[in-house]
Amino acid sequence: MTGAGTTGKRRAIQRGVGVALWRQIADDIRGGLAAGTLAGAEGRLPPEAALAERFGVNRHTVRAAIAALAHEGVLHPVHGRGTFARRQKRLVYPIGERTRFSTGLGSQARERHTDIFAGVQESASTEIAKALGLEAGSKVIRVEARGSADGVPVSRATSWFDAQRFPTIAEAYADAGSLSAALRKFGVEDYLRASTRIEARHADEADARDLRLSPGAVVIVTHAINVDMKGDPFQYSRTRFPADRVELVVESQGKTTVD
Amino acid sequence: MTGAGTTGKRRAIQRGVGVALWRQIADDIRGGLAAGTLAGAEGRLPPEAALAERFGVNRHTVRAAIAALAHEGVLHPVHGRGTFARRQKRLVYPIGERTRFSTGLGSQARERHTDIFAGVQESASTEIAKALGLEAGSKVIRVEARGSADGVPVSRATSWFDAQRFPTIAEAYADAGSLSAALRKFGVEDYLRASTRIEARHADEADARDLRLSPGAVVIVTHAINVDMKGDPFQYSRTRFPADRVELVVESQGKTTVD
DNA sequence: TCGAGTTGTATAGATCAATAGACAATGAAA
DNA sequence: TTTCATTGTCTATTGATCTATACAACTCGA
Repeated sequence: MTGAGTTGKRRAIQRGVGVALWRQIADDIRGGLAAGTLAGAEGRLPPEAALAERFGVNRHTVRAAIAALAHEGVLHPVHGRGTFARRQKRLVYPIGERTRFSTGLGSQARERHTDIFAGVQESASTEIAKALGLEAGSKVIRVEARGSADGVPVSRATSWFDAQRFPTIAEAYADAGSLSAALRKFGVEDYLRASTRIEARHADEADARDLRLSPGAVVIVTHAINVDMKGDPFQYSRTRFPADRVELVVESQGKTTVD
Repeated sequence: MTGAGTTGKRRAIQRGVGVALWRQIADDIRGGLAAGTLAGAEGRLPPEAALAERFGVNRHTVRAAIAALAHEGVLHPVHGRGTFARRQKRLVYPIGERTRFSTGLGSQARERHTDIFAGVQESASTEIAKALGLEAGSKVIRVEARGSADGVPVSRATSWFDAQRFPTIAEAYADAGSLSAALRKFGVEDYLRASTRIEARHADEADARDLRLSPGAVVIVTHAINVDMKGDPFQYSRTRFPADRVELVVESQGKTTVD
């Protein structure tokens, strides 16, 4: 490898595949930032002309890509100086028996918080009823939450709880700011993650809105069931993560993290 | 909504986002087939005119999407009769302490096999050396494998083994057809999955080639470490899954599936 | 102050993506 | 056979995307 030029192994952009070049370049730059292979320590991108040459396109095409990422909040170009990146590496989100939302992200971000949108009561769909071990049509409470790190959304969760057992879970969650604390008010001292189903897909309109993504981005979706210490499921949740800001790590205990 | 029409929750294609409408529609149809929400029991798609109306585009645009999927092998249109789908639902790939490649897919597919490409010896990168607990630059064996179900690729794995401990692992794997059997020849009677890191991204050119994907498709990538019963890591592997053919399920043992 | 390096703006032409409408060709059922 | 539903082909038009070239505006260090 001879210095500048190729810098990496990344994908070459492809013509005539139904994805505009500027979007492919935007996705590639975003990925490069997430992987940490682009942009120096000061977070400065190579100049537009260099990027244009690297990707084999006109400078205007690179500019269109940068404009999209700037609108997304990932880059911010400064007239006469250069284009700068906001965050660099992906957050690591651990998954295991002891998975907690609030912990785990630990010290990876400077600032981190969770917005909870008031829960609403609704009738359980068959899928949710089955996951929670309830009769189809039982009343459940749906709680919407969004996690952010350094002001950027990194997760968007929708959770369902049995309305009989946890009638005011949404308020308790919002007050306490943490699910574990809210659950203690209902006598759940501890709990385990029983199963997590993971899929990935393109961001749809809702994802683009909730996670501030541009369409074409990739989201990871997890479907999780938490059980109390008696083994009864009490929470079913679907969480969407932006794939270029977050990665998941599954730790089997007994080996690595013994806790 | 009366019967046919909307069928699902997905939809809403977006204009002016740098992704051609025909590609969004192609991705949506593929996803719909994977989720099983499109196409009736005989695997027949709604007619082009109906799809055009549903997506709010011209029939030619739908035709472009179908042409792409036909080229990909997902659909096959028949003059005068209709357009037919090949496979329907996603495979479920379990992940946990007892994760094995060969098992788990079980009876989900009619036919299933693994191609193993002869392993090559190479020097460990720092990442691989660290994962295997070796000195950087140690000799390791790289084994490439591809899993298929019903003739369609569903996984593409690259694994590394310590060359000292497993000098002929590639041949043993290829002969036995199963990793567990190959490992027994080297005295590894049993092993556990210690950790699995999961990320998702767009398919690159290599993915498109290896997994027969069209660009714009989504792949899930796992980075896994297997340890023997003494807790020593002996295998590091990266596996790529096409996200519309496979989903992952993490089962914490002790709760749901006990073995 | 000057010049090199950078991002911002403008204009024009070429190619791709999407629409519109019309009709041909095939398969299946009345 | 006739009719209908379906996929296949053709032509023309509009707008989005990409290229090419030029120059303006801004920052920073010599």
